[in-house]
Amino acid sequence: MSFDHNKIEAKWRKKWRESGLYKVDLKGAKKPFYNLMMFPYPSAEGLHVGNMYAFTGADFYGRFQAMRGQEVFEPIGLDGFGIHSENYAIKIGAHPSQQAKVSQKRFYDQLSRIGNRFSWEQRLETYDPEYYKWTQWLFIKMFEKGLAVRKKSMVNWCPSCKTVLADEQVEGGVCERCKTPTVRKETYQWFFKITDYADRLLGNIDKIDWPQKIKTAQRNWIGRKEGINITYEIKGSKKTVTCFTTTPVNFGATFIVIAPEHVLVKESKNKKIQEYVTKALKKTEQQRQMEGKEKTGVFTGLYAVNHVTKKEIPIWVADFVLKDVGTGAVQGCPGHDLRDFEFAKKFGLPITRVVVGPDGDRNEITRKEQVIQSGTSGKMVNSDFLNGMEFSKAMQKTMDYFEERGWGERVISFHLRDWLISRQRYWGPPIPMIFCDKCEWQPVPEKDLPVELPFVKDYQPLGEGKAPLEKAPKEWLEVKCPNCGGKARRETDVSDTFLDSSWYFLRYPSIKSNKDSLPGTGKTVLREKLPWDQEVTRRWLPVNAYIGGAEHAVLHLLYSRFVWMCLRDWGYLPKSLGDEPFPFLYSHGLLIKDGAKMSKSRGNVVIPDEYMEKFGTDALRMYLMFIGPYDQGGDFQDTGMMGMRKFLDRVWRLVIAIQDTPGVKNSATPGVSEVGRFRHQTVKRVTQAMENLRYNVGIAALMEYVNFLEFHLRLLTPGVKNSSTPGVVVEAVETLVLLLAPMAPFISEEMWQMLRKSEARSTKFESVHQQAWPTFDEEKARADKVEVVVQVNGKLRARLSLGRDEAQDKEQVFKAAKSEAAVKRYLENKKPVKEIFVKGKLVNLVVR
RNA sequence: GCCGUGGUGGCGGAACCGGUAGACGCUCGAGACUUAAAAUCUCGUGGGAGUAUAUCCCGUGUGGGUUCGAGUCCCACCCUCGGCACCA
Repeated sequence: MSFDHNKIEAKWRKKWRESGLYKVDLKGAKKPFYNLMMFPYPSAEGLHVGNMYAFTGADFYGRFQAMRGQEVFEPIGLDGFGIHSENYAIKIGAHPSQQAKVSQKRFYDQLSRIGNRFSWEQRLETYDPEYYKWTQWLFIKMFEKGLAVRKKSMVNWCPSCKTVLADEQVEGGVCERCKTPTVRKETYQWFFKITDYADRLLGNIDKIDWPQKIKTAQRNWIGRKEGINITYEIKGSKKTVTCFTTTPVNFGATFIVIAPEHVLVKESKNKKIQEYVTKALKKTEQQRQMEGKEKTGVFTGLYAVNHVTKKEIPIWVADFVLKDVGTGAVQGCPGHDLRDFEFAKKFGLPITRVVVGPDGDRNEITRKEQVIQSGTSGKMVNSDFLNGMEFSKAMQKTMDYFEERGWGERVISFHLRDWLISRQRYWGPPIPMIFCDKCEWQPVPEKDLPVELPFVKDYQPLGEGKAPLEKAPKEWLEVKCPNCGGKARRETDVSDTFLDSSWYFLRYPSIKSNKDSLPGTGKTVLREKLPWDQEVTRRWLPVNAYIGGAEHAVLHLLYSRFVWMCLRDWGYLPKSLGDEPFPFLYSHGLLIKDGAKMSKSRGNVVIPDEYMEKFGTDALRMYLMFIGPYDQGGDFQDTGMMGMRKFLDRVWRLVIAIQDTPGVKNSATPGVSEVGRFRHQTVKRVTQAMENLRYNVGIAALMEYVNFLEFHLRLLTPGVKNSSTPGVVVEAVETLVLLLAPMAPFISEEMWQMLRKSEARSTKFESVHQQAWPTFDEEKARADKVEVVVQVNGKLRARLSLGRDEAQDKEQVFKAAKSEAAVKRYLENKKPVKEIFVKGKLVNLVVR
């Protein structure tokens, strides 16, 4: 006997929608719980099972919270404005604005079937002008506060995407999206000065409840380092060169290396140097890294003077020194840095030892194995005032020494760089800036927002740093200067996709809260000057639970934190909301297929639709969460899913059975019994599992419970002695349905209504999802009889079944233990040495 | 290289504070029901010795250690996955 999941799902989907079950009172909620999941970027095949995995886990949590009395707001939307969606449109030869409509429909159709308690009233799409109007507003605020700046800088350029990229979007020298090696390019671009917030972004990490993994990734990315900038005078010149360092190895510094982009190099007229620099700059980042093992470089002909050794040291140019790290110049200490060592070896530069490592080697350094690098313990040598000091402790003294003499100053260096916002692409929000020859860059006045993206038929990226919007109609491009009214021109770059998603969670609760329709026009007007309603925001933010993938560890999650801090500092968000948008973040693992990551190229992408059709959405949801711990992901297999469907069938039969069994119905004599105890135990286990998002163990607990109830119900037939009353069984099955409700929302609703109907309690629709989560009593969950384990010398020899109180009594337990035949055997001719007793659990007899 | 995960049967995975390793599920095997199949139900399923549901030995990546007792704690190492990376 089975159930017709398609029929049941359709029925309840309709009923829930009609009754407004998942509507939330955004303005009046007393116990608001903002349950947020990272929104997807829609593409080709629509929703794949990986998306569903993420959403299902988040929904288990949301539904659980709802049954615990929280008013849960679980919104959904689409992040479809950006390179990803544009590239897909190019691939299939469509226009992104058209493709967006197609993808949107497909995605929302699928999303409405996965059983999540979405608040459909508040959905948003980042390409909706109503939304990106405010993305542009955010840009303008950044500009007004001096955090959006246009500056000439060496940036990453993707030759395939034909746009510049933020550092976070380049992974190992290749473009995050298309995997093309990126090159360095010096151009004018818009940046957000996220570095101004580096200290806070780093410091707050200690205060948030996030996975260790993500916190570490952010810490590393921000990369705070304390060190000193040492300024060297250049011999025979008024110029200087400043090197950043974090290690106390100045006595071993025998040369200086500057990056190819360094100012000193630009000024050089030397042909050989210029040749080298030109070649170095043309390399892709990947080439530069790959060739890194083989050092290259050119001597500049210049010398600096080492402050402490007083020796003249040569200045070289080499591409292993990066312009953006520290000052773009380093003091080379070949004895204690592997890169410097390789460089010195290749070009015959002197090597001095200033640290003796744990191996005690004091000889001249000639092999790379002898190079003692920072992080290793060691003692300073050949270093005058530092001699004998521990390597790791000598830096403070070195910095004091240099600062006292005016040779350098302490600095804090960050790995984090400013967020490059502009993209030379089409599908994104136009950057709302206007350039006037007289007044320079002026923001578009707020009343003129949004700057709508004009239709450009031939929207493909142009390359050469030119944006497709250069081809926009003249009426769009040429505007009056907002300041002087003179001739001016719009910015043609659009903003980064990650700007769209950096604030979307602020918008959700306020959709439909702060706008009214203009009668007859269908257009909306905003009542407020902000993208959100302050009252609603105060009620719903920060986000209570944010659930998503770990791939956004240093992208979206860092940008969002930054934007939140800015908005709060400027007073657009109430101070009382705290310094962080996501105090609790949970990152789920990756769902794989046949041991490999799902990807189009492998052809192993699983589309959930057919599984929902065949086994039911409930079975798929539960199977996904049963595969393994939610934070670790798992391998998707068809056989396991069949097992889950069978489990639901068994639950179904159980509900049918208690209605058919005589004497079970309408009896309500609750009492302590084996069934009652098991019920309390199960509620406890499932509750704890749900609280900690340990869904796989929660489901396992339910399975055990069902096994037990089936067994028990079989005993509950006339003439067979049993330990419980029928009423207890009814209660036990009702509890089962309640515990199952967040996991399998459709079938649980169907079963709940069956149980209610049979009891004729109410004619009004009361969803199972509105019921209170069952509670448990620690005392009632405890068993009467406990098993006490008997060990001899730590090895298990016997098990005793004792009464609860009896097992607490040391004397009684030992008496029982020693009379066990299996134990006696080991005590003969042996001398007892020690007796260990763990109350109610275990004894250990130590003999010799 | 650095940082962070994780390593448990044929497989996915359980195991609270150091106290019964392998819950739950899949797979597989045997049986019941059936004309038959499917479905369902029952039993078994870490390895080894053993006629045995007797009993014993070995078992949580490897090698040491702490402890009456270690999957769990400590030290060293190996491997997987993820992040960062010529970061000065």
